[in-house]
Amino acid sequence: MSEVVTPRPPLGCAAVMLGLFRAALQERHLPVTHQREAVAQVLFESGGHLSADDVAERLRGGNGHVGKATIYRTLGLLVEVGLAAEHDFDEGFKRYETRIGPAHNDHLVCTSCGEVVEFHRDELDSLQEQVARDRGFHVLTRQLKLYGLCALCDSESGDALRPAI
Amino acid sequence: MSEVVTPRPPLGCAAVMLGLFRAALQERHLPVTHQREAVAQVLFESGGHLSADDVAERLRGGNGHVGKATIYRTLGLLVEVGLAAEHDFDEGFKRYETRIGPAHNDHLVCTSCGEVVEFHRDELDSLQEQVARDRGFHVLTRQLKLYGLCALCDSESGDALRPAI
DNA sequence: ATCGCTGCAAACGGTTTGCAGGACA
DNA sequence: TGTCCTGCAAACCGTTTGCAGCGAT
Repeated sequence: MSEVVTPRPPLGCAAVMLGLFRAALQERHLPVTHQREAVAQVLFESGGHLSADDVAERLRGGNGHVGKATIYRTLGLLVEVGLAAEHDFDEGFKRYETRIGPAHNDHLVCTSCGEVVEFHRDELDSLQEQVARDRGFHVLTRQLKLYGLCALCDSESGDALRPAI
Repeated sequence: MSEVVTPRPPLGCAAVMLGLFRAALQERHLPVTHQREAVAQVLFESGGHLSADDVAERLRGGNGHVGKATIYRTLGLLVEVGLAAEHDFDEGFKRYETRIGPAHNDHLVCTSCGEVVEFHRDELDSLQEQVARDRGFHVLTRQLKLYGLCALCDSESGDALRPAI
């Protein structure tokens, strides 16, 4: 059985990712600006699934101000160079996460508290291949979302009458 | 191996679904209006994944005019009573499909021509249960999307040099 | 010095909402 | 007859874009 890929990037990872971002920019002859570094750093240090507003809010608290347009532009840039992934959890807006190595496509989403947990099962990969072969489909990427209640919200909602004996 | 659930509802199905919709409205003491019937009929007869605009367009051609607000309200109503399902294929808008029996959650989406095909594999259900059990998650619904190229678009994009011998 | 970025604000597009008038039960 | 719907248009909200000025290389 496979295990969580990266619930949280290891310590020091943010710095490494920032370096990769700078390199990617230089490789494309794009300026390495303070704003781009600030946005990338916030995302890399969070280790979670941030919305553009989340990024804006975290920037307001300390690291200086960055316009929302620039935040969107930088997040798009991060996705483009492969250092971030975009997710849509049906909340009416997109979320972004640091992307390390292969894509993280499979998520558990708590519809009560909004928690998002990644998971991976090798069976899914082979299942995907089988379906693609059967249908003559050339699969490029996948998104699997299991919506429901996390253990905490589930116990809060239903177990009020059933204290753990 | 499991097979497609409903690539297209059987003939006469639209009429049955319309009856179910009328019954659901009456049960809730909600008026059965021409507009609601028109929107529901368009969706039921299409058998596909329609956007609100698609519905509006098909209504313009023949069945009389229905305001966009009413279309959105009726589609929401259909979802609420369980006769339609809402899908988001990352196109910037939602699509709706007739829902018969258990939910259709697993789709192949062609990013070139937009074709959407449903599929179902029993293995996915058991896999979902396993993940939920492992994580203490109470899964309520799931969405699996395999994005890529359908057989036709795939052959058009890459096989220009390899004619079928 | 040059090119491209940044910030602001306005535009955009799908969806929702407020309200006056009309239709179902 | 009363309640709820309908249509229009405006509001909404996340995201994108145009443009004048600034900053990185």
